[in-house]
Amino acid sequence: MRLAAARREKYKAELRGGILAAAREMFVRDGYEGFTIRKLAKQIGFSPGNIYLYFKDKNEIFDSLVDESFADLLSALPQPDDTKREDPVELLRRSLRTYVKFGLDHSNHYRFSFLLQSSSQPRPHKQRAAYESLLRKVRLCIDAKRFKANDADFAAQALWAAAHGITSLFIDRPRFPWANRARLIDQVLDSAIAGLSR
Amino acid sequence: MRLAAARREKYKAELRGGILAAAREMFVRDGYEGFTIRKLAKQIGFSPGNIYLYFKDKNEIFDSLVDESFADLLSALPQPDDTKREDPVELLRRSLRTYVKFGLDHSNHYRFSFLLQSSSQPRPHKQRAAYESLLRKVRLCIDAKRFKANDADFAAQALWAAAHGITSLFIDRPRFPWANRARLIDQVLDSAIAGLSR
Amino acid sequence: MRLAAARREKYKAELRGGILAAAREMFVRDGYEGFTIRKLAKQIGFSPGNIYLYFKDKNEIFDSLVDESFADLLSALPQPDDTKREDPVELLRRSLRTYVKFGLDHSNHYRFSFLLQSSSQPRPHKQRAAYESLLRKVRLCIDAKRFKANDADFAAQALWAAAHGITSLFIDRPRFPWANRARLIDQVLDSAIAGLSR
Amino acid sequence: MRLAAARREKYKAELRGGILAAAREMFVRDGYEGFTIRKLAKQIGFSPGNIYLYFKDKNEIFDSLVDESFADLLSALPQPDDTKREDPVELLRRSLRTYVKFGLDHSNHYRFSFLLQSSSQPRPHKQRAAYESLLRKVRLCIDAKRFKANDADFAAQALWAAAHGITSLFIDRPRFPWANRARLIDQVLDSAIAGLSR
DNA sequence: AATGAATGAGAGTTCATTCAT
DNA sequence: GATGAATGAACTCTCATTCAT
Repeated sequence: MRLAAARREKYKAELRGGILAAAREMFVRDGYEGFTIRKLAKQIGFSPGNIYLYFKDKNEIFDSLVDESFADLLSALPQPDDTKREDPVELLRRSLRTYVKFGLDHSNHYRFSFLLQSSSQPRPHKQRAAYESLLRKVRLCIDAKRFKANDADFAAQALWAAAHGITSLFIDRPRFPWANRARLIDQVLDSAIAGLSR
Repeated sequence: MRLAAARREKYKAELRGGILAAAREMFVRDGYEGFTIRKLAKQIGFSPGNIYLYFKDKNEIFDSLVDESFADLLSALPQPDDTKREDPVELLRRSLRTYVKFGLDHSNHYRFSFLLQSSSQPRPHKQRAAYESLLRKVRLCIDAKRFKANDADFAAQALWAAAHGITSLFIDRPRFPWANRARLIDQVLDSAIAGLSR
Repeated sequence: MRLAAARREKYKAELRGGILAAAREMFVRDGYEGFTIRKLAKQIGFSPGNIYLYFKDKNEIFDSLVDESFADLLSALPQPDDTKREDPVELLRRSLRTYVKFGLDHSNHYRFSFLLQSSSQPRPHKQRAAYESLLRKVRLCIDAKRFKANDADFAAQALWAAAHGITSLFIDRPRFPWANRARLIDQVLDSAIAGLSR
Repeated sequence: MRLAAARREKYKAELRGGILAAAREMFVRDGYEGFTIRKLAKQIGFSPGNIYLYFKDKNEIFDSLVDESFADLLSALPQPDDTKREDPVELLRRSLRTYVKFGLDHSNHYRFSFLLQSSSQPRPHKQRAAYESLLRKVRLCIDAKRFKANDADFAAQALWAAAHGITSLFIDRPRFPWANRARLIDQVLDSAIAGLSR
């Protein structure tokens, strides 16, 4: 009995995951409003009503995806604990590159985290965690006297702008004839860091 | 007859402009899907069917707004002709500031130009004109040996990333506790330029 | 132009009336929840959406019917002005008979007025007008020293109970083997009046 | 085996009773259409499908409740056997008061017996038993020459109308500013009886 | 005996679009 | 040129009911 229940739990969790995976594709392809429960159900071979056994409503699906994306982004970012021996500016550079790479490798995640707009309330508290992670690393640079300014928020926001700029352009305009992307990323991030350094 | 026809043409063009102005507000306020022809018609005191005398369908309205926005952006940007005496790097800096300022002052235009996603195909040829304008100014810097690299596209794209990053963050996250915005803009743009300069 | 507009107005009002008539049947047959916009539309040969050009939503249809029914009931009741020469007790008796007869002759109206329950808020202010009409006539009897009690509300409520009892039983149980209905009505109303008289 | 079977029967009957009790609450609170098998199952901690082991469908639940309510009403009414020494008119008065009191004290039962409308066919044979009980007591009055008329049905129906009128008004309009309810009941019932008496 | 996943039908409602007037 | 009635398709969501487990 226990076993059967556990197996069922697992099966259900897998289905939930499958639904979310399909939903992610469709949200990105069609936008928040263009996504419909019916298309989702058809896509995964369910009846529309069945979706509601797994999610309360359309918004809960969207929110689950946003949460998932932020969790993945956060866990991809280098943790400050790693840093003990590392030069703080290099840690920062590595973090920003990771951020951009994550965005490009998981563009759907990045869209959910920063680009897609739901009609429901935005969820700024999620973005804050990613921002805080950046902020901590900036503080290390300031503490090590490697940055000109003292204002960690100012510096973090300047860096975020650079990282977000290059990431979102690459994601939103995949057909634009970009120059070498890897070099561009380095150019943008390095310039932003250099502009803050002593 | 000719005269009457001309007057009618003019009247029609005015009406078209009025429809577009109202539509712009609504698209930005409600998003692409939240915008409805009925609400638009009500707003301007027309009957729903009447809209179709001026626009083929909802998408044509959207596309017209995108075109209009790009035209406005382009005409706001400093023309290369202005530049004869100006230091090319300063002209570039001024252009990028203008770009960002235009985005913030006319965030609806910027949204239509670079942020909103319609369900129709994107219209990359419009963006290209804005990019070309930037490219021309970058070439002036390269020709004047003020930039390290020779690759104008590479440099222009790095600068665009910086300018787009700060502009889009400000527009999309108006409630984020930004540090001093004017200084942030300068920091981001100046770093991007410095990173390219000899 | 004026003429065409007026004709259209009239046509629209007629359609509204037709919709209401069909809706009344269906509400009575199926109850509030059993009534559906779609069935209504099918019944009158419209598309479902078209109903919404005439009524905001299902509730507005229901409320319109309730209002209509109360208006009809009120206008059927004898007005106190009629009374100048009439014996007040006879006026009262005549009013109560009219009330019952109206209920039986227009049982759908009576259902909407007093029996059907909508899921929305009830509309007691409508019933109050009918009650007030009864109250005025009771006061005439009291003023003329024809009733034992002074409490007009008490007397009116006792009379209402009798009239409502016989009306609602006849309407709700049409197949019950009632004795002679006309005599029953008189028996019930006369007893209620006699029970209050000196 | 027999024993186990009997115990199981008993268990099943208890569960049935528990389901009905919860269902009664919900039918009265939410109306016939507002009642859903899912809410019922949740309320009693069962799975929706499980309900169908005890009841064929939603309608059978409703019908069972109606039956139950009529049985309770009937057993609350004074039995003719009680009467031997009592004045028949007083027995009748007592019965009618009991009827009204039962309705007010168990308004859910009364609703099921006489007010709620299911989408299924009504069940007139149940009402008949309550009516027969009244009829028997009326006959006693007629036999004792206490009533003017000979027609027991006629008299019983007039009395039922009065009793039903006051009961249903009190139940359906609990917020109406009724005069003293106990006195109103007596007034209505006494008048109805007096109107039949010699 | 009991579960709960699944379905198919249907609810109210809104929309872009068409077309007779 | 302009209207507004009308449509048909789509939407989210809920329900009674079934059935494999």
